[in-house]
Amino acid sequence: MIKVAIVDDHKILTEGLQGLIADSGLANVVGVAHSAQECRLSLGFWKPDVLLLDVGLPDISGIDFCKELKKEFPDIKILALTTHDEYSIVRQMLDNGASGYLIKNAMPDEILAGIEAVASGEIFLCHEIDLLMKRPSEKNIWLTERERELLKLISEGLTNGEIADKIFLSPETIKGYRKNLLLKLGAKNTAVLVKMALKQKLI
Amino acid sequence: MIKVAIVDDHKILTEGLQGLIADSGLANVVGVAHSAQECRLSLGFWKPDVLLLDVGLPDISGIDFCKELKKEFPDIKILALTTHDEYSIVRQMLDNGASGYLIKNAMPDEILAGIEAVASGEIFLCHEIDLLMKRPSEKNIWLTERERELLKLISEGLTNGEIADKIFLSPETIKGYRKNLLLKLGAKNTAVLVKMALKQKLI
DNA sequence: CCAGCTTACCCCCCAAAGGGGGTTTTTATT
DNA sequence: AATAAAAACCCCCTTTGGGGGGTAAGCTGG
Repeated sequence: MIKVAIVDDHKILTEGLQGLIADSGLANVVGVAHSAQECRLSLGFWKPDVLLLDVGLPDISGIDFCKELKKEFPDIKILALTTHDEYSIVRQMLDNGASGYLIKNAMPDEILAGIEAVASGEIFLCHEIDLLMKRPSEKNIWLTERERELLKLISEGLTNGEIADKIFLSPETIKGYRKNLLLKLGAKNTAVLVKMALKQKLI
Repeated sequence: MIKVAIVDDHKILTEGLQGLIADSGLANVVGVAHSAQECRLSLGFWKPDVLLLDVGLPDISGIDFCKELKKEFPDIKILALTTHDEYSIVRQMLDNGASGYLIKNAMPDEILAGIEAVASGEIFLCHEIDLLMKRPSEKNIWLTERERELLKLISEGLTNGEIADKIFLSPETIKGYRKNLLLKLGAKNTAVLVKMALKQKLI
């Protein structure tokens, strides 16, 4: 029997999930937490095989939390369960050690299939996400670390000069990055750049 | 017995909700839809007293859908059920005829309390949203129709001149609106303006 | 070892944004 | 009828952004 723990702040959803998993006979739920903090305190006792992890936790980002968990409990398979269907989020979760990714409007049996798959060491993506990740890469933009940093500062309203001061580079360099970001994302100007960054959750 | 219908694309959540409502003895679920379109087709048969409506539907915005439903079925009480806790969304839903507003991480008994309250004609806001709406208004920004329109065009990357051409106003007027938006939202520049607009779901 | 990417830097030039100051007219609301 | 708020308009001036060109060092993986 696979031991599953759930971390999600939506209480109705966790109840639904518990019922679903219990009824399946495939796994049993050894613990439920509604925040990252709550999870940290109990995970050692629960010792689950699979952790269903929401990306939109109230206290910290699920992306960071996934990294943290994998460092402390490398054996627990993390299965992301979220509403986000953006390339950037999925990629970051997988890079941070997640073994699978489900979107919340997936069919219930896909969730069970996911639990089974990651428990036996496979990587599991639900149908919709699988399609997303395989799509011609035009729409799936991936930025370097530096570019993401710059994009963040730009979206916070810093001018080229201010950014230059902050990260000790020449204003002309910042300008170069800015031009490159506009080009890479196909944005007409800063307004569109910021909009795309937020919509595609690049920052 | 109160008749409840549910419109939400998250299947696990709707299952959890059905169980919750059925077990309460307070109401029974007469129908479930996973999209606005599905809902339109069946609502006439279901004739619910209360409709639990998700704001983030896959086909159209719950805000618009709420308006549409209230026009066609003025007697059905609409109870918004969503993850969004932004002032602007709540206000728009209430303006469009919603009788209540619940966030998805509310306690299950708040959901039942909400159903009961709106069925008997009251306006119901869950605790967190109630606090939000009563907060000192500094943080709860409300824009006029025109301002929202301008904000949208700005975030689409149009320049003052382009906007002027589009809506047949002088570029100087557009400039005035832009300055006013920066002032009203306390934004330093367009980048921050767009970011705030998206974060607070003003557009 | 070398192609390709990232990071970093530089120039010119003009369009657009932003800060400051205003005015007038229409439309609700009391 | 009075007031307030929204909508529309105008000018001056400075800073910032964006288009167009580039160069070059340093790392990385086939």
